[in-house]
Amino acid sequence: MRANKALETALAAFVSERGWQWPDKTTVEPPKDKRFGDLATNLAMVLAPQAKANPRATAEDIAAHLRAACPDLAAVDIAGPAFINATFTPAFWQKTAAEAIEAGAAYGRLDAGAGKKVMVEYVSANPTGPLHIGHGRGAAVGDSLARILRAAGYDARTEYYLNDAGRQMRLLGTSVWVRAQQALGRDAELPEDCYKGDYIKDVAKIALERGGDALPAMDEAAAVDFCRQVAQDEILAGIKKDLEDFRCEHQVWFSEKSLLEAGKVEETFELLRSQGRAYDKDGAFWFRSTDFGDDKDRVLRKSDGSLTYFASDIAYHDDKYRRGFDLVVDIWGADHHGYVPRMSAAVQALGREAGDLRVILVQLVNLLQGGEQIAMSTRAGKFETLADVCAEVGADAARFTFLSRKSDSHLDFDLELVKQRSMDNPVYYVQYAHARINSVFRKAADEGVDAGRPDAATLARLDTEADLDLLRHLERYPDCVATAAESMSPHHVSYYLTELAGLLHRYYTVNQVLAAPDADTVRARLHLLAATAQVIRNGLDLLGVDAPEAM
RNA sequence: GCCCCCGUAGCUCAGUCGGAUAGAGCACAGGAUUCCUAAUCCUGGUGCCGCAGGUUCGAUUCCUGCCGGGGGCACCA
Repeated sequence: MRANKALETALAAFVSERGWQWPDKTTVEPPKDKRFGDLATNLAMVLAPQAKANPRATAEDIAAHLRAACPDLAAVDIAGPAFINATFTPAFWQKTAAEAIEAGAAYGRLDAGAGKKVMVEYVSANPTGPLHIGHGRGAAVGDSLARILRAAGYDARTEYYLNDAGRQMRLLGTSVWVRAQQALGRDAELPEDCYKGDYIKDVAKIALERGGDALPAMDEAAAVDFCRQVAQDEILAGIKKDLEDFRCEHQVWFSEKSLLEAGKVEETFELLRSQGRAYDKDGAFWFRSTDFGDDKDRVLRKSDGSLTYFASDIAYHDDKYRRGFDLVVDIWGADHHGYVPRMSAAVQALGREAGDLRVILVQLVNLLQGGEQIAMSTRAGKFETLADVCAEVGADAARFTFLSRKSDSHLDFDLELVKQRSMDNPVYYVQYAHARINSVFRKAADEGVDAGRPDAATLARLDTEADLDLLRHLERYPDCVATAAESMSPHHVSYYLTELAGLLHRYYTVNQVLAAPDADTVRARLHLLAATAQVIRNGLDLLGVDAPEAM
C-alpha cells in the first residue's frame, strides 16, 4: 500500500492539475520528529518559483487538495517554512500487517531492478593461502549485496575470479617444493618473496604423500609445477569450505588460466590496439588508460613477455559484458582503490559506460581482543583466519558485525564483543526479538489460540501508539530494501532490523499478547507479531543471518 | 608531492536526493520480572557535526582551502 506512493500520487495530481512541473528536489519522507506526522513533503517550498506565490499559500492549496483526494489521510498540517505534514489513518497502517503476512517471504521484494543482469564478483582472493578476516568482510558484503539486489528485482549472479595463472602461483609452487625438500632432509632455502606460513608445510606433506617416490626424483621445474597444483587444489578446497561455512555462495568460479588458454587476452589486446587504445613502447605493450582519465598509461605485457594481472582482468571484464551482464559490481579491498581508475578506463575502452562498473571498496578490519589489537602479520596468529574467527564467534555474529558498518569505513572487530550478548553486538538483539515472538506462538498453540485471518475488523484493535509505531516501521521495510540496493549498502538493513527489534522489545514489555483484554485484541496482536517476525526473517535473510525460533 | 576514504556525544558509529529542536547503542546512575524468554524494558544529559570561507530562503549534507587519521601512488597482485 506504500504510504509514500499514495501521497506522491495525490501530490502529483495536484501539480499537474495546476499545469506545473513536478520539481526534482521534491522530497516525500518520514520526518525526524514524529510530531510532524507520518510523512512530510517540501513540495510547497520547491514549487515556489512556479507558483509565484507565498509557499504557505501554496501549502494551503495542496493541503486542501489532499484532504479531499486522499481518504487514507487522517490529517494534513502545515508547519515550519511550509512543510506539509500528512498523517495516515490507523486503518491504513493496519493493512500493513495483513500485507506482510500474506506476502510472507516476498514482503519487501521489489521490481526496481526490472530483471537487469548484475554480476557481483567478490572475494577472488589468490588461492595462495587461507582466507583471513579481511576477506571475510568482503565475503559478507558481496554475498549480502547479491541477496539484496535479488530482493530488489535484479537478476544478480555471483562469481569468484580465480587467479590460477601467473607469478603468485609459481611462487606458491616454489614455496611448497622448498618445504617438501626440507622435509626430505635436503638443504633448501626459502627465497625472500616466497610464502612463509606454516600451512605451506602442511601442503608440502600432502604433496610428498601424493607424489610418492616420483616427486623427489623430479627435476626442479616439474617438481615445482607438481607442488603448485597440489597446493592450489588443497588451498582452494579450504577456501571453498570456509566460504560455504560462512554461507557465501559463488555460482561460478572463473579461472584466469582458462581465459589465457582460450586466447581471450590476446583478443582483447587486438581489440584495444585496433581502436588505438593500446601501443608498444620500451619493449612493453601499453593500454592508453589516460584517454579515460587515468593518471598514467598502464602496462599489459611486460618487456620480459609476461602479462600483468591487469591484462587478464580486462579480458575477464570484457567476458562478463559479453555474457550479457548489464552491470558489473566488483568488491575489492580498499587497498586496491588505486586500481579503480584504470579498470574504469578499461571498461570504457571496451565500449561500456563508466557506470556499468561499480566498485565497492571494503575497508580493512581491525582485529581486537578485549580492546587490544591483535597483530595481523604474516605469522599464523590464532584468530587470523576467517575459519578461526567463525569458529570462535559464529557465522551469524561475524556476518552481522561485518554488515553493521558502511563498507568504506574502518571496522573494529573485537572478538570479545562479538561473542558478547549485549547491545554492543546487535545480532542477538535482533535474533532474540524473533525468538521471543516464536515463543508467544508456541504458547498460543499450547493454549489452542488460533489467530485466524488478518481481516480489517480484527486489525482495527491495533490502535495504540505502540501498535502504530511498529506498523509504520514494518511499512518502511520495502524502502529499506530499495535504499540498500540503490546505494549498494547492506548496513542499511542491519540498522533497520536493530530498530525494528527495539520496537518489538518495547512492545512486548508493555503489551501482553495472549493475556490481552479480549479475544479480538489477542488475535490482532498475534497478527502484528507474525508480521514483525516475517520482516525480521526477510531482513536477516538479506544479511545471511539465521532467524532462530528459540534461543 | 599527487590521488582516494574517514573526521558527528566520553567510546563505537548511523544520518541515498540540502530541510523543522542532529540520532542509536555502549559506558555511567537509578528503577522494572508472582505475567507470553530480563539475551528485555523504563528514566536520567551530553554535541563549535575537525577548522575557515563560499553557494542559498535554509548546510552535518554541496564547492574551495586548511588541519588530523588511514590507505594508495610498479613493466606486483
